[in-house]
Amino acid sequence: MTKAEKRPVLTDVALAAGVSVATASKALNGRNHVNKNTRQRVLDAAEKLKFSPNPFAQALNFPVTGTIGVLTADLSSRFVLPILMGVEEAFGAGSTSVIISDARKDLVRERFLLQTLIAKRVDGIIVLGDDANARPSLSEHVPVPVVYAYTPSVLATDCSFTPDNAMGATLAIDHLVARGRRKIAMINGEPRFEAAQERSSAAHAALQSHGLGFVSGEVLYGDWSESWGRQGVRALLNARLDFDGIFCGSDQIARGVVDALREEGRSVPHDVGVVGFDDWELFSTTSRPPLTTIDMNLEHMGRAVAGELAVAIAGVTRPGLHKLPVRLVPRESTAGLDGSLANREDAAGGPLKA
Amino acid sequence: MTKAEKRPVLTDVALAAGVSVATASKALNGRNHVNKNTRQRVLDAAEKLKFSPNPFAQALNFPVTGTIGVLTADLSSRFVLPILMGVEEAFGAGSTSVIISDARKDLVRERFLLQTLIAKRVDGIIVLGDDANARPSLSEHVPVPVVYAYTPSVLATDCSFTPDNAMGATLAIDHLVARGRRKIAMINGEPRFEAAQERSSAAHAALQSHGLGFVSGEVLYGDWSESWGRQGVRALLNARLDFDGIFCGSDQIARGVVDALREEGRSVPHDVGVVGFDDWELFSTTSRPPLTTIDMNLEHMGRAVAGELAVAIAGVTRPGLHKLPVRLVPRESTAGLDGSLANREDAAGGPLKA
DNA sequence: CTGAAAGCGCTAACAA
DNA sequence: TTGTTAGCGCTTTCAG
Repeated sequence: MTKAEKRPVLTDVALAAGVSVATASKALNGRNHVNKNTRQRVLDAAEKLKFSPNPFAQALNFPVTGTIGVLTADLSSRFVLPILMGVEEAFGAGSTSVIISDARKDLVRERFLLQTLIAKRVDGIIVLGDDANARPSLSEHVPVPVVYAYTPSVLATDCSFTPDNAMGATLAIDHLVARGRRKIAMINGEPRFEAAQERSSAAHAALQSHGLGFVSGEVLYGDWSESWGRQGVRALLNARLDFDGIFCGSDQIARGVVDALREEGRSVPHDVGVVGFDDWELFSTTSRPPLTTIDMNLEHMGRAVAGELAVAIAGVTRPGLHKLPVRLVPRESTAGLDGSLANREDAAGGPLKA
Repeated sequence: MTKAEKRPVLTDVALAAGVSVATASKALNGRNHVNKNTRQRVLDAAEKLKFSPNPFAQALNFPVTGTIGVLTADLSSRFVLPILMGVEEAFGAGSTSVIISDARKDLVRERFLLQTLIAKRVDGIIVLGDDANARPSLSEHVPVPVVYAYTPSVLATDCSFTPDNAMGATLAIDHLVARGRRKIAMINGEPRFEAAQERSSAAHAALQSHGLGFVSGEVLYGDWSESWGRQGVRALLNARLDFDGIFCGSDQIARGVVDALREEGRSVPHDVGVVGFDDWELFSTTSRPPLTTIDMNLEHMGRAVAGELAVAIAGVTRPGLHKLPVRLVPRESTAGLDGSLANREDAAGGPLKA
């Protein structure tokens, strides 16, 4: 690494262009009242010197600093990362810096990091959770706009974004029914998660709208694991239930489900159609067969949240819980008996991914 | 969110404490030559006003800015995230901000983001890759220290950190041999990855040191997928090879391997001991049985890299390729025939994780 | 259209 | 031990 020879400052540019710093500043910032030629001379000089303005000096003159903070509950979470990527994409390439701080599920640490972000004068904060259960608001303690992503704030006056779980469940059930399945069960994750509850109720409602109910009478709850997916299938089998479709609370569960079905000699999709949730490609595309599933569009959510924060920083707040649409990604686990994949209408506007 | 009422500045604190700004500054920064009582008065005032210094004003007076940039090749990579977490842990809680920019595997974008980071006056940059293949150096174009993580720079004069793949392979083979396996095969990933090559050669060397060789004569290469793991097992079986141990290039491959072995009626670990690589818990702990594997300690690498960058910023550069030790995590896939897990010596100092 | 001068919030000489 | 003063690099009145 080359030792930092002092960087050119505005004075150097002005000197090189033969104007005052004031004029140089105006020229560089596209202010009016600068002669076209003068401006060009300044621009050339800046170019030649590879001048770039010191953002700290600029920040000193403006109310906004050009940095935003992302406070994550758990950076390692499968849901956090895609959202972070969307945020980064929306901000990172521009003039806004994204500072990350990871609370590692520690509320004390979260408070501390929040204070640190504030001390660093971020213009706004994105609070990024890893489950759908509403969380305490932080906004009281914060002098800048806050937007909550994935995990909403309990306060309706805060601005939160979550995926539309109900829509996902409805899409899943409608898809199974459209594929001719009538005897449908649901193997869900942990009931203490609101996401699980929302998916259950919406699935139930969707079934009813088709004049159907769960073959098992009620939703099976377990944890979010493959292992539970396998157990769930065995439970259905042991109960001697006749079923031809299973909607799973997550792709991990779904993978366990298709593995168990295969091991028990049931063909997917021939005997049983399976729909997952999350479109976690690690599972959805490597499963045998690949999984039809619900894509929550998390990266898009990241961009939406970033946009909303930008708007909020500009002074326009749009409080409330914003549920973002999800889409169904059809794959082989619900293919028609002729092996055809689901048709376009099912895809809810999205292209096939795998 | 509460509208930002103007924040207190040093002048306010000074005023409240009845001293000059200079004294207030000294008191707050723990400089000498300040009366104990005076200092306390200032501290109290600052506390009461909830004063926190404007970091931009501070940065203007110092050569360092208190921000570092992390330039990732691909934020969504399984290897990048743990390292990033280590970096964040090392820096985030302190006074240094971590700005992330994700190049998304695009070299043009990488160059652009690099310029952006420089324009933002970061004190140093961590270049975070997602494979072990040496990459072009960026350091030429950068006026601040750069440390490369996971993916090393081609330049020996740069400072790079990678996991010690050879050590991992050696641990794996030694472990299999210690567990009584003598007929060992290796199912590796894509040969174009240096990580794959290093693991192969070290495994070969380790076998030789025990007077052994690969039962298959040579290493089997494929991609890094479960599906290839299954194929690899079938290839060994079709070749009617007698084997009792398999070292896999990744946990994903290993998972495919144990699945295929089970489906073919071979017991793991009874008939065949299997060792993976990566300790990607998503696979290593949910596999049936759970996988003995090599943990690359990526989060620790993140901390090490962060520390090294801090040192470099302070002016001490330690160029070269630093290979960080890895460790073996024993689980059931290589358990003794009595079901016992591997003993402590095998664990290379680390506790069991799952 | 251009430039001199003031000031953003803070730190550091230098006096007092 | 304290306060005065002069910047750090930039933007912005306000004269010229």
